[in-house]
Parts: sequence; C-alpha cells; structure tokens
Amino acid sequence: MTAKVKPINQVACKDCILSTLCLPIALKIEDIDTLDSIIKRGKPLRKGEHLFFQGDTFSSIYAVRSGALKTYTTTDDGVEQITGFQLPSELVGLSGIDDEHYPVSAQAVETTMVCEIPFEKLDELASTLPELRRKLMQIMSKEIREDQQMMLLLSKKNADERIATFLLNLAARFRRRGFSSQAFRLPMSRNEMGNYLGLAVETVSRVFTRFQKNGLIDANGKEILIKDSMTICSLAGGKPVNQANDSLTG
Amino acid sequence: MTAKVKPINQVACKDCILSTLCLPIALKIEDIDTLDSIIKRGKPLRKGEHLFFQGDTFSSIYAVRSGALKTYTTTDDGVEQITGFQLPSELVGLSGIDDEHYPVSAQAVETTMVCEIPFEKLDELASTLPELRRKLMQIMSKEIREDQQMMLLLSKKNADERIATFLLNLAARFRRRGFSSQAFRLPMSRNEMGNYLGLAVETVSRVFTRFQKNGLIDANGKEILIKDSMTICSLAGGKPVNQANDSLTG
DNA sequence: CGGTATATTGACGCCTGTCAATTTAAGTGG
DNA sequence: CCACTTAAATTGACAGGCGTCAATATACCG
Repeated sequence: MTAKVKPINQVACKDCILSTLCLPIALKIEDIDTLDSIIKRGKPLRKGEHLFFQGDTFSSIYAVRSGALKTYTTTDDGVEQITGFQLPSELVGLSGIDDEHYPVSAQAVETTMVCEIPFEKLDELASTLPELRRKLMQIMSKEIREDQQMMLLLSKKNADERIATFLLNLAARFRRRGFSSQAFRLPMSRNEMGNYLGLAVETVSRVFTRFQKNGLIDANGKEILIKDSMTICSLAGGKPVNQANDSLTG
Repeated sequence: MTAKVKPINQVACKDCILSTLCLPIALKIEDIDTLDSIIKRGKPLRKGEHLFFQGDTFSSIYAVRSGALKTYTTTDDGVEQITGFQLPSELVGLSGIDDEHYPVSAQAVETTMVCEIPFEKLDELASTLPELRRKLMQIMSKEIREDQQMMLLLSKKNADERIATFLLNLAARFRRRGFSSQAFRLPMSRNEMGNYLGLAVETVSRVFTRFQKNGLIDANGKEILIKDSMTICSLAGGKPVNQANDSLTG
C-alpha cells in the first residue's frame, strides 16, 4: 500500500496530519487546543473488535485516525446491513445524537485507531465556537447527502454500476488523504462490500472478474489498480474524470 | 381523510399546532418568538410546483405546514430517485448545508404550505440558543438514521417487505400528528412510491392487490385502511405493535 | 504446514423489471 | 353536470439479472 502519511498515536490535534480533513479545519490555533483537551485517544482496535454496539448508550462520537471502521445495523430477525465504511479523518456515531442509544454497531475492518470525542463536551464547545458548530452541521449534512446517494445506488443501479461507483468513491477518498486514487488496498472483504452494496458476494466476485477481463481494473485480492477510469466513471454515472492531478502526472 | 387539525396560514410559531413537533419544541416561550421573527411564511405551492431545484443556491431550510413534499436527486443521465417525503412539521433542505447548493429538488406532491427559515439567521440564533442548536443536531441525526434504514430496506428487503415498511412508517408519522394510523390517504402516487422504494410501479400495484386479497389492507386508490397490522408489522421486520393507543380504543 | 476463512466459478431458478393492453381516475372545457 | 382528454393504476405475459446452492481454489493465520 502506498502510505505517504502515517498518523501516530497520542499526537495533538494541531500536529495531526489529518487536521485539515477532520473537525479542526475550521478552528483557530487556540481553539484547536481546546478541542484537543476534550479528546481521548483510545488504544488501537484489532480487526473485528467493536467500538460500540447497536443499543449501547450514546456518549461519544469518534474520529478514525488510522485503519478503517464499518458501521452496520441488525434487524430483529438478524439481517445485517452495513451502512458505511469510515476512513481516517472521518467521524462515526453521529446517528446516535438524536437517541439515547447508537442505532448501529461500529466494528474495525482492520487494525484501527480512533479519537474519542465525548459529545457532551463537544456540544458545550460548540456553543462557544461558532466555527465548530457550523463544521459539525456541515459534516452531518454531508452524511445525509451521501446516504441519499446510496439510496440512489441501491434503488436504481445494477451490479456493475454499483461496484464502479464504490471504487470511484473509495478512490476519491484515498486521494483526499494523500494516497493514490489509482492503486489502493480495499480495507474490507468482498462479503462486506457486497453487503454494503446490496449484492451477493458471488456477484461482487463476478463483477471484479469481468472488470479485470475487460481491462477496467487490475485486482489482486484486495489490491486494486484502476486501469480505465474513463469507463468506470461512465459506468458509475458521472462524467469521466481526467487523471491529470493524480500520481501519474501530478 | 380524518383531519383533526388544520394549520392556518400566517399563524405564529407559538400558536401553530405543529409547535410540539417542529423545531420550537425545545424552546422557551420568549425564544420561540425570536425564532418566529426570522421565519417567512410562503404562499401555498400547488401540486407539482417546486420549492427549489437541485443545484439552486442554498439559503434556507423549510418546514412543511400542510400538504406534503418530495425531495429527489437526478443523475447526469436523467435517472431520478426520490429521497424522501416530508409531512407537516418535517424539515427539508438540510442536505444543502454542507454545500453551496441543494443536492436535491423539492416538489409539492399535493397542495402544500411551508415556512421558510433562512439558514444564516437560524445559525445565528443557534449560537445564542443551546436548545435550538441541540434540536437541530438531533433532527439531522435522526435523518441520518432514517436514511440508513432506507439503505437497509433497499438493500435487503423484498417488494412485500418494502411496501409493508413504508405503510407502517407513514402510519406512525400520521399518528404523531393526531391522525388515524389505520385509515389515511397516501399523499403520493404509486409511481412516486415505487420510485422511492426501488420498485417498478407495476410491482407496487401487484403488492397492493395481493395485500388486499389477503385481507392485510383495504386500498381504494390513495385511501388506505390497515386491516391486519400484525401481519404487516411482521412483514416489515419489526415486532407486532398493539393498537391500543390508536383511534379504536384510545 | 495444516486448518479455516475468504474468494472464485458454475448451474439453476425466482423475483421483479419491462413491454403491452386495458381499466380507472383525474383534470378540463363547454 | 357531462363529454372529452390525459394521466394514473391495474393486470398479464415474458425474460433477464442476480440470488442461492454447491464445489473448488486461494489466502490467511496460528
């Protein structure tokens, strides 16, 4: 994996390489220190360990520092639906604010470190820092928007389009974090991908095989190389994106 | 339709019968007046008219006073996905906070009145009213939670389960507003329902016919009577709900 | 290196979308 | 209020995409 940056445990917010992506982006230096003071840095979660379970009392939101999480809901009859994957700098737990309890479980899909942000304190802080309040609302608004795009995907797109959309989405998120958007490692299994995308594992596997056969990607297990992003883009339903600002020519 | 309550145009927030459902629930009397002062009450929208279009500059969120709205996204290739229906007291436009533009269009599915809440002013108000700020975050959190439940529906449920879930969801929302949850009128067309639920109109129609044949509901056009809520509940994937606190015995 | 989880590939069937034809409802003008 | 037009809803026939089941191959891990 092309790791240009590596978050280190216990680093202060203002020194964290994720600071431009995480909450602090909107804060002044001294405010960042205030935010910093309420954040607890937890010990790493190993793959499969849970950060919290559906039904647990809501108390904190979490920011991923390294690794990746998944969140999922379980219905009364045991059906599971993954509702999202969280990469470094992304927040998890926002859906618990309204209720006393988290409506989802959060689990590490690989070794993961998180910052815990007690919501009570964050809320207090938000009352004195307008920038922070705005940023929080923006993050929640963005999540609503993205979830609704998932509704579109699940409701209207076929298997090829779903996988293409998913790969591009991941690619874009990796790029924002300074990684290559053409070559990356999927943090999740085929099973988890299928669950998230509303597809059977077998279908995911078949699409990957076909994409590879048609020269769209090069997939070696979880290692992915995007070879024909034009075609993938058009499959995903967006306009083709030129790759000028990616690692090839950047 | 069993209309127990009827919002009247130009009524102040503190006199609005929706006040316990809408934002003001968390506010003290004098604060409600402050909120009241920033709200613009618009003229009614006729069925089919738009409140805003996808891509329009974001400036306000809106509260539905009467009638119903739908929000939908349109992809580059013209595919439409309805992302939600908004009933009286519900907010629309929250997904636009993060960006400069609304990511969805909002259109009246029947004659509808809305309150316009300029976001700039709401945001200012939120800085001085902690209760308002919390309430806003709760509403957004709830929307995230509900959108993720839709992801579950679209990803894992079959046609019967989707319709059952949808009917129960509507029933619950009607009940909260003082209407019967057993007999109500659907504000949207079969087409819109199908679009929202990821089903073809024909499938929606067939499921309705089958539900009726099996004695689950009585459907006369848009008029719906829930006859066997136990079965519908179990189809929807939830625990059966007793009807004690509904109009039959309440 | 053996045991287990994960991934791949093939065969088959079903749910649901698509196409087409009515039927019914809604909206409009005289 | 009724005839006319148009939209919406229903019903049937058909087929295809994807899920399910099963077998094998590969990767992962202690």
